[in-house]
Amino acid sequence: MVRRGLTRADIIQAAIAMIESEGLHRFSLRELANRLHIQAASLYNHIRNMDELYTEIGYYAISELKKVQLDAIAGKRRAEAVEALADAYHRFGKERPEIYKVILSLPMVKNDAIHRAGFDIVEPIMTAMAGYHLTQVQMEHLQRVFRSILHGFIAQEEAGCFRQYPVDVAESYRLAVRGLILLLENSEKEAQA
Amino acid sequence: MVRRGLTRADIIQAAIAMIESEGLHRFSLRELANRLHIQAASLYNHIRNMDELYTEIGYYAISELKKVQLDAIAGKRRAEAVEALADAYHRFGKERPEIYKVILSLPMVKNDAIHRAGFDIVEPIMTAMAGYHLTQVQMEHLQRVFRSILHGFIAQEEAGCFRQYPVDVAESYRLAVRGLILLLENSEKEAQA
DNA sequence: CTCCATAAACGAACAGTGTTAGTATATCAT
DNA sequence: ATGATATACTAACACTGTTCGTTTATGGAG
Repeated sequence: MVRRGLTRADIIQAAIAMIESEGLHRFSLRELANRLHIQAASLYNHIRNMDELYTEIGYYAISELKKVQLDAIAGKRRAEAVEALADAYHRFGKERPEIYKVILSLPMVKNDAIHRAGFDIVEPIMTAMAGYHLTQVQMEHLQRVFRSILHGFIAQEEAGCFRQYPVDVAESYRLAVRGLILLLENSEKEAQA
Repeated sequence: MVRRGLTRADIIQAAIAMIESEGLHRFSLRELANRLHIQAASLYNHIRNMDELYTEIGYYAISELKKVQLDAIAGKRRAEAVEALADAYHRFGKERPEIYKVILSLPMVKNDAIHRAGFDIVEPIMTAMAGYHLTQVQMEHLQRVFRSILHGFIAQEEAGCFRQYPVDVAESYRLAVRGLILLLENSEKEAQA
């Protein structure tokens, strides 16, 4: 019954480490407690329940994703910025698949909590589009299209849904991003008309 | 100990009904067994395990989705076919969200089993694109872009990720589909060059 | 320096999950 | 009528998240 001096942050950090190394589907509070040399029940002194912990991990994941996106588009404009953003997003999804999955399954858990973090997802995209001459409403729509393409592609690639044909997946992605850029340019023309 | 005369098909059908009415996250073998007036263990006389049942439900879901897509594009070509397909896909996702979720989470469960069904997902899309003058390789790439947009949009809408701005979601979707059509036309020009 | 409130640990238990093993029996074909 | 098979059962196991009541180490106040 030794005091371990664990903090809430320690637990969240350990949970993230466990998810990244063992995979999201193998995560459990008991195993997390084991790693911290603690009983599962003791976790509840620091967190309300699993959903709360999950949401906390989601915040971390979103802030990490935001970081790499903002880094990627720094100093870039228009098509170059869009490509850099898409690239960073794709890299994040491939390099940290388990953490990315947390983002995906997050909204189901807590729709309200995610609303705040939602703008962290939107912000890099809005910044990347800033170089185009678009209205605010156009950007609000296009932001959704942007996210749909990036997320949709990565989710299916990660799930192994692109194995019907042997053609290069990276090239498919470039094509998807090109579609996005075409749409941005097209919308720009409409805005000027 | 009365013989109920249940078949494998009965169980799959009951599982689908339960998922559609109660939601995927509330599905459990015990509750399924209750509805069939059977003990949970008895289910194992008909199915190997839960994953197998899940995969079976996935096959059903994919065939249903394929059906509405093929119906939608019948007699249509090019942009009209693409829009009809996107519409049918979107409607399916909204009208049968729980069944659609099964498709989403299916590949994680069994990558091999889904490979066969994968072509059922691809087929309507390839058919819709048939009116464009594209090479086989182009279509194989574009098919991925197609799926990414449709899936990405619906997944995020369903998860409530589009609530940052009040702009009409249906219009965002039309914009996404327009991007797709732009890309198809653009690819067509490149193929002719 | 002592005392006490609080925070952080514990063990035990509960209800739920999927799953397996062994057993009984109703039904169907011989 | 008999025997094999398919279908049901009960009981149990190893997990899951979670709650309860209890203990105890620690930090701050008197």
